[in-house]
Amino acid sequence: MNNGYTDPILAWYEANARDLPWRAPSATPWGVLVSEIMLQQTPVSRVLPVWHEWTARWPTAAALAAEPSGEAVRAWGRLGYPRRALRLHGSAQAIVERHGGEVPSSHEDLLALPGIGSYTAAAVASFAFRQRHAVLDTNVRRVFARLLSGDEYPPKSQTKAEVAQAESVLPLDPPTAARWSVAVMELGALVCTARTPRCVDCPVLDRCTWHLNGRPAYDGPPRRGQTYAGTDRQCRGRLLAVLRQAEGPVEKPALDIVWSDALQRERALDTLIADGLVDPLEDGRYALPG
DNA sequence: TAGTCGTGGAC
DNA sequence: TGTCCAAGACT
Repeated sequence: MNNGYTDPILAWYEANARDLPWRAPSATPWGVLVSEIMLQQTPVSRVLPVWHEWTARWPTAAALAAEPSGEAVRAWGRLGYPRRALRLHGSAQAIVERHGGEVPSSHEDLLALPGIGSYTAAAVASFAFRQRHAVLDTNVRRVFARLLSGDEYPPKSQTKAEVAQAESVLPLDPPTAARWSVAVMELGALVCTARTPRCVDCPVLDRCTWHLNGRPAYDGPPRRGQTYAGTDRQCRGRLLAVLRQAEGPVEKPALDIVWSDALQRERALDTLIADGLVDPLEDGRYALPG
């Protein structure tokens, strides 16, 4: 059980964990699920205010499921990747229809919900239900790459070896495994960061393979940087922002003015409609989905 | 499987 | 100032 990493990281977590509301004893499985979806590719600081709004307005899955999906998209605000709002609304409906309104506790049932992949299913089962699962997010993968493999960064896509590695150091006792998982995530978020790790604050520095090897620089293929200006994604964001801010349906010119390239604009609008994020009304106006 | 999908803060 | 990055999922 004790591999030399477990105790120092758990002790570090007890002393240094952030006081986040979805970690409070009063947090419900639904609150945990909402937080996990919002936190996908999105920093904690931006999630906090939206999470408070959501859980106050929709304290249960049933409360959200009773609303039009467009309300979820509107309340998503500027968190980004708004399809997550649609999928969270879909998850709420599925939880009501298939699970009597209670967030399911099994990894399999969680995985079957829209917008929930292997990471989020493991995270909810672990953090909300104190089960034992290997929780592999970007933080955990980076910590293990450095600590165990001696690499500055993990592979671009998750490998079976990484899963086996994570399971090999996962404490056997389920509640301890759950604390361990969140502790490693927190270590990656606060100390073992991507850009400039704060190794002086690391509780397992003397056991870190990467550090012991002299912190060799990453030598793999270049990790692609994402350009954004001028992309369809930016265009979609502009169009959807118009609809979020409007009180009701909008006329086409209100959308046209936020993006000059007509061809790209029409293409982006089509994809928003195809995604179910925008509803083209029969009178020619556009609205958030009902 | 590699591309797509938002947004904004940090350095 | 531009690049990098943030608790991924889906196709």
